[in-house]
Amino acid sequence: MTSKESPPKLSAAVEEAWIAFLRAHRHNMAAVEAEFRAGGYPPLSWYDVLLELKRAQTGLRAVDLERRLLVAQYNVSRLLLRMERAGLIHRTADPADRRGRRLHLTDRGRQLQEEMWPIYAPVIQEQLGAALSDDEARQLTLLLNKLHQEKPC
Amino acid sequence: MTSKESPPKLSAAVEEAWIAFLRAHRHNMAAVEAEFRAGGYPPLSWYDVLLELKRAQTGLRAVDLERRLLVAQYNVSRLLLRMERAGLIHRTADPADRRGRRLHLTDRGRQLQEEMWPIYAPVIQEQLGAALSDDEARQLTLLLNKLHQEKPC
DNA sequence: TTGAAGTCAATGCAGTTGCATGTAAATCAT
DNA sequence: ATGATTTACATGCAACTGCATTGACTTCAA
Repeated sequence: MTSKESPPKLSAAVEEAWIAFLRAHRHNMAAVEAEFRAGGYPPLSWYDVLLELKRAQTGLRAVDLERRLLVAQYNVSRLLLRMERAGLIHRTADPADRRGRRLHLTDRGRQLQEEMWPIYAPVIQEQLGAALSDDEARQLTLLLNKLHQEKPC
Repeated sequence: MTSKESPPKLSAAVEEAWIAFLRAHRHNMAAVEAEFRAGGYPPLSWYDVLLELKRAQTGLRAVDLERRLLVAQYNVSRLLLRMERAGLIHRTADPADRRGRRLHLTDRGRQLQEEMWPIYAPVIQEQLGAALSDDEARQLTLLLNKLHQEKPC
């Protein structure tokens, strides 16, 4: 999938953007995870699942989460196991495809999502909203979304 | 450090930028790590250390890495342990501060960095360089760098 | 149909990260 | 100079991730 990797040949602008990107991400994630931990809440990965399940009324499958969250299959599998053990989700047999199971939020899961959002949102605001105008945020979205568009062959 | 987290109140633009940011990062990191693994090389975190040590001729301390790489102290500590075991770095007593040790690249460490860059650079180019013009890359850098500036109190 | 190929999910094992805490040395306040 | 605080680093333990493989089921082709 990757080209032949011989001459590095990166423009300084690209390299700097890459560095800025990595640093910004680490900084932001540290802030988010710290807030969740400080409040005694589980990590962001759990929240992501809770939110996806909440949004999709229809019972999602693990493979749907995998694609939406860009998380590896085995990590989804085990994350769901832990969340089921914690009473946040439950899984029901899928009549249409007996390989997989449908995922559902429990009341406790739904409640947790609702508790975590008021922790999460202010961090987003602090980290991103406070630093950028809405216009800049839109610019950022546009630039970032260019990064994973399908390229023409 | 965080405000009082009561009303979420995020603009749609900010929320979308946040999502785009997280997705772009997962996408990019998956590509980078996949390339390193495919070549039989260690993960990006190892490369980061190798590069920092190469750039800083003077023996860095673990705490310097912690700050430059935004990695937690205990992770730096254990990453260095693993890299030392792998023969990539060595640590010498610091005459000026006997709590810590100075870090140095071994020949093997330096060689590994030089081998990994030709894997890494093309991924950066693919993920970021191919999608953005230099001008856009500079815009992105500016926007991202706003995210972790010290804010005026 | 039916057997090959593909898809959905789980798991053993090793590597890595997070949390809490510990130890030693430096620094600071008095 | 000396006890309290801070700084640098390490580590036990639990949680999480990555890799490779497996099992179960579905789909596709002939």
